[in-house]
Amino acid sequence: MKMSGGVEWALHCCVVLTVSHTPVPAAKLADLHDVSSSYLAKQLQALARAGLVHSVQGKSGGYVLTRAPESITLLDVVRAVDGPGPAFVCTEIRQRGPFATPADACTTPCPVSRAMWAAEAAWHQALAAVTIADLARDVDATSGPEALVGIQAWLTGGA
Amino acid sequence: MKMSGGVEWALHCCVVLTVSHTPVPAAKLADLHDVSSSYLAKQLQALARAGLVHSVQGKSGGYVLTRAPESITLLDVVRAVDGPGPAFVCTEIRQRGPFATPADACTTPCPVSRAMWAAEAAWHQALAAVTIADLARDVDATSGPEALVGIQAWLTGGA
DNA sequence: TATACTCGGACACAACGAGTCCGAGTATCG
DNA sequence: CGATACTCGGACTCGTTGTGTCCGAGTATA
Repeated sequence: MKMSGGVEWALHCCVVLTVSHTPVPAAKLADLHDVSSSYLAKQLQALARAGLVHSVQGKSGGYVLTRAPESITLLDVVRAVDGPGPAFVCTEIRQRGPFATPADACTTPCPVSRAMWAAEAAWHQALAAVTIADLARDVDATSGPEALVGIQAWLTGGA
Repeated sequence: MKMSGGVEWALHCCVVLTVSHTPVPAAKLADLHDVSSSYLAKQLQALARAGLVHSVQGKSGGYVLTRAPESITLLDVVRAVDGPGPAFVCTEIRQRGPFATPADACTTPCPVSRAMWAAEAAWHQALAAVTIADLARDVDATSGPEALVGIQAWLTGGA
């Protein structure tokens, strides 16, 4: 049970993008977090594919959030970067072996998959309850408001 | 985000083990589910390491549940087979780059990891709320009580 | 005491994630 | 209007983790 490490990068990038209404290139985000720009590009591409950020090309291009930070949940980012598929996959083990239950009797998922999916639903619900705006607010509260405005100045200004 | 496929096997095995108070060899469990006995052995070893099942060697050996099914939660099985580590790992990205927050200011986890851990806690809580006994009860309700007693007879009797 | 059956850990193989690279496309500047 | 420089996008390679298998150590049985 291991989540893609790129999720952390993507979340931090989304928080940073809240302070800039102009496109921010991937290289700048990579420098800001001191991570590989080539690999970070992959995560940003995933966000773009999911429609969370909009990518503009050209000389002053980069990435911008498509929606308001209040309407982007952590679940959106996680599913975009880490894949939308469920963590637990039921292989219908009950339909195999000498005591296999006939296929026509399997109208409902088996009890184990029901329980696992319920737990996963709780996880999803907790993720969907938090938005990028909430995270930005928390950063302001813990690191002080000067942190994000400093980043904003560094993003818009030169290197 | 992908969970080890062996978790499903382990859960089904635990449910089956509730009907037998005598050791059941791994080969029999593998035949019952029509899966590789060699690989299933690995999952059962993980359960044994975690103290959920007790392994007895010798001619009439096998695996038995160590505790009552009511006191074995799904979380126990998942953590035993899939690993106890958290799915989201915080690499302290905030301490890197030009705007790195000083290490002595990082007494509390960063907002992103807090949110991710909260979601993971919800997932754990949902898993801990369900026990193996609950699953066995559900199987009785859906597949009828004759299913488990038939399996019990097959387990205790010859092949 | 010999035996047959069990678990346990050590050993290959495959798939996914991590990380890197170069080409296509566009806004800028001369 | 054209050349340029900067951007994203996808294709490629490598390492790690999970998947699957095998044989040896140990014990209750006959």
